Amino acid sequence: MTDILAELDWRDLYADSTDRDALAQRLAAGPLTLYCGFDPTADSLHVGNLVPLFALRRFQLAGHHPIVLAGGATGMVGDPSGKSDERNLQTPDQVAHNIAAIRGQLQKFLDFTTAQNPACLVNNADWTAPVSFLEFLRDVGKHITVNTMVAKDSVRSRMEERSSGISFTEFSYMLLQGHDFYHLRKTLKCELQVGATDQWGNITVGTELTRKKLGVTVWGLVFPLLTKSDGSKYGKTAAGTVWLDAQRTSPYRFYQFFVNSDDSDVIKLLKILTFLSRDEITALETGLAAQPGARGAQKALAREMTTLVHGPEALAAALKASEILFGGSLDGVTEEIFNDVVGEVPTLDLERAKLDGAGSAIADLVVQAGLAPSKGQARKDLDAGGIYLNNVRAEHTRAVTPADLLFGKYLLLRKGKRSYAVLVAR
RNA sequence: GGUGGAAUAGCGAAGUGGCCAAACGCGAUUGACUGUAAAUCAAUUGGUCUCCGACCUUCGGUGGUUCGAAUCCACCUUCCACCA
Repeated sequence: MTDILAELDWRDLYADSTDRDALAQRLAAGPLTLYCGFDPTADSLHVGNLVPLFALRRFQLAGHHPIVLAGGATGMVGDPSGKSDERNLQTPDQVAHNIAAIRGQLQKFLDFTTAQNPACLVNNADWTAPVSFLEFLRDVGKHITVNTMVAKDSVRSRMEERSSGISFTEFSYMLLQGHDFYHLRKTLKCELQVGATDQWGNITVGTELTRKKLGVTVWGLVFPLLTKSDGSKYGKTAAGTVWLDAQRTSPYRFYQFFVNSDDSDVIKLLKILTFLSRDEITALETGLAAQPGARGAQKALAREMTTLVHGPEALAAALKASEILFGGSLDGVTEEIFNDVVGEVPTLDLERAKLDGAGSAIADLVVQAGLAPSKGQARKDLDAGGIYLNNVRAEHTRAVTPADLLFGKYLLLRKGKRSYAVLVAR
């Protein structure tokens, strides 16, 4: 069995844990069961969820039993950690729908079918919902003092924020999460909870509660919160969150998100998010230092991630789409691949009749496609050599005829390096 | 309430009767270079056209003076400063 703690250490995935020495001994003694919770706030996971998910996978590969806990109950309350405002409550239907959607995604990362140590998915609503409020106060609330609860950073920061405050509902969140840990220890012999550092407070409530109620030791282990080198939150782009669901974030954009990683972030991301070996990553790091322009590390990261999440075929399509959208030739492109491109850029209709006869002036089409605000501007861009038709630089005298249509209906227009538009003849 | 001053393009800021579609700076766009980065250099930056030229619409708003107004006059609007 691999030494999972050493593995986490070198991947910079270890931030803190309760009683590390004792945990190391326990891990060395044999497989244990561990869990990590996810709040079903949306019907898809996003890249920010990947760190704990991959950590669970690493534990599974090391022979341990991973449990994914979907926060059917806690998700209805809202975790105050890292949130400056009170959350909106979700309806039970929403939560159930989200959990069902997330289940499918989890199967890509964790093995739920292996005979040895299959992963399992539990929903804390199953054991939380039946408990009455009075029972909860007596069985859980009695063991935790408000003094310790108020001392948690997540709570204190919200209490200092006079304008918004914190509701009793969110204040109670940590008790629910603590109760989960206790419950999982009792029913599934779960001995370790992992999460990002912002979960530290919630996790220690669980270890404390379990010790007091069952008289046994359980551990908590947290990973560093994934941030970009500039300190901003990971997993967001100008266009929004990067989701794992192909409907929400296309494989192409998913791939591009990782290709665009900063040099200063990419090695860290490779360590945390991929299963590449230490040697492979070191090689990529050397390559990055020697030849930053080649962006080998970024591309390796993007390849790994896209393959893992969307599969090899989606990766191939994303690569081809990238090639086209960064000026590559359209030779040999199939309609299927081109359709991927169409999905990525603004698409507008064009009356087919306009191309008949002498054809249409390219400047008109540039305006119609929304790439220039006026015909005068379109002409200037053409004069500057900044307009491309089907990825070939266009002369400003050029007339566009039906012969230029790709697959009989598309025109791919580009202004400059990256502004694309597709016109669909109708 | 009083007295001065200001309002110009995406932003900042020149321009005080014709040579003004309006200097300059920033920003933005395009090109070269590059790594889908940064920096640098160049071009463009109200609109239309038959585009080396012409026309149209713009300098807070409305009217006026003039052959001609961003520029002068009147009124209005908004903002700033100082004084109460």
